[in-house]
Amino acid sequence: MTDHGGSAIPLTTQSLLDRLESTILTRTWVAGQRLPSERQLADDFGVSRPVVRESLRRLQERGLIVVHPGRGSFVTEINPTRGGASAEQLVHLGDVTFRHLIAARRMLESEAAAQAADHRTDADLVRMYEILDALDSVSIADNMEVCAGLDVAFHEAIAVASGNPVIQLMFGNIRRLVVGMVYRSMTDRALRQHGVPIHRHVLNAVKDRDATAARKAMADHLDLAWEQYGADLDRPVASVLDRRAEDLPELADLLRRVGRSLAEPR
Amino acid sequence: MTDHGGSAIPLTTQSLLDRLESTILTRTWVAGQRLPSERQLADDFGVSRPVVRESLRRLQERGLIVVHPGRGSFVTEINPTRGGASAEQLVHLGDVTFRHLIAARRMLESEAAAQAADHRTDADLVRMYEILDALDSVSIADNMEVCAGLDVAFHEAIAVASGNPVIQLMFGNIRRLVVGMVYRSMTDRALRQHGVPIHRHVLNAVKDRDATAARKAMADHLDLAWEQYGADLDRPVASVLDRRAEDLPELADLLRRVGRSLAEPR
DNA sequence: TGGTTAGAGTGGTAAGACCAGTTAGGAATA
DNA sequence: TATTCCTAACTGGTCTTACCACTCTAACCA
Repeated sequence: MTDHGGSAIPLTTQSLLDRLESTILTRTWVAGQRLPSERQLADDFGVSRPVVRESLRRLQERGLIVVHPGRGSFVTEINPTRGGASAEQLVHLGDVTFRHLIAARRMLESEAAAQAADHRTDADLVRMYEILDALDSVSIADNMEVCAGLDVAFHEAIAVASGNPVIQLMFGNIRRLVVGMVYRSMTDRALRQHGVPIHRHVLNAVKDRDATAARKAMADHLDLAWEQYGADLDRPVASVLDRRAEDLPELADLLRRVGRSLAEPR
Repeated sequence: MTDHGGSAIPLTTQSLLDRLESTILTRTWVAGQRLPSERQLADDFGVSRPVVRESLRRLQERGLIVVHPGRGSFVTEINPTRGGASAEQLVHLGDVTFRHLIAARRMLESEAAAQAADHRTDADLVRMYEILDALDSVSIADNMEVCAGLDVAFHEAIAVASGNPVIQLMFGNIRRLVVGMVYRSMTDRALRQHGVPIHRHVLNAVKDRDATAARKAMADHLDLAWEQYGADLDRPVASVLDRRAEDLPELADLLRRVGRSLAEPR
């Protein structure tokens, strides 16, 4: 009853947060259910109450729980359209398939490419060329992480070049899903050979300020994935979400050399 | 130097969070800048260190700061495409215009309508009819809040009916902006008279499982706004929302989260 | 029976202490 | 003088104890 997915004697604060979030996302604690009290959680996990409280604050901020003074903390229902939900939460629930993701990306990124053709600056253009040049110069077999990171960076650059903050926001909110999908695509020879060149088609259209061509090129790019994914189309995205390209120091270094620096205080 | 937008003698923990967030969102503290230490903040604001720490955890969760043990907390650069950014943050920065929002909504909701036509369930249909019937039965002059809420609810129902969690996620992430825009549209007689009936066109197409017609009807709906907004098209969403802050509770809530209506008591 | 109330439980806050990692400046060195 | 090294003063991370306001429940009394 009081077993929260793992026995006692844990360690850090981060692991506590992960445990609690996992317990909620796996529906071990269902919506509306009351969490154990802060004192009880502290006791169960062998940490102090302030640590528990800080973890609860983060869960609260993620929209996973609501806290009522004097009563307790309660699991909230995860509702994608009510705001606050993150892509990770949806993926963990297992409802997101590649079919869903590709359809959404096709919509979003085709529009982004079209708007980029209209609004791109010369600086946008330079950066995109640098990314694609870097992508050509790196062997996929040698360093798949870097390749995937550059691929995502190109799509991100398109979103930035659109000049539309709402488009950029939407891309940012599914960014981790895109990273996962790019990893999946990298392992597919046909997708690599035919997909990567289309990047150039998109970029050329953006350079020429041809919105129609840019939209079509980006749509082609994602239609290719649609055709090649086969049985994976209806597979949950969760299976490939683990990888996190942003955490790679080498990629961060490469991207910094490529242009804009990743805002790192130092 | 140590003046954080307000002198000492504050009050609750929520107000501390609001103050800190506001100080960051107004760029009083710029990206990369180091925040005062936890002990210093506790001293400045007259609260205890745990309160400061919990506030910092929430800022961290919102992606506004990064924390380095032994060094301090640092303001992060708000980057829409890097994930974690919220619509409120973007609006507060003043970069989002109705032109941006309408373009994004046209893209998103046209696709949502098309997918809804393909994937809607009978339950979806019932709910959408109920919403539109309720909308017809309520006088706009009497209760604008309810009307606006129902309007948003219809668009939300379309997103839900699409059956695509990624689409739903995107809608949820711009939901508050949609609410603001609907309020703006409610005050426009031409928009009301011609816009509301188009809801029926969308719903009929969804009912008939005609994806093409549904996409077009939704696009028409938003194109109408595009044509009618006039000079407001290139006005920041935040500024237009400001005017009606007093009489609209839900909007006031949005603005409060954004930190605008915080009448700074000395 | 029905209303009141006391107590236990909950989250909210405060204060003080210790730890581990970081940083900067002074002392010792070459 | 220039360099290296080390200490002391930070920083955030954690623990402990204590008290407050609020909520709920159950025993109590009228």
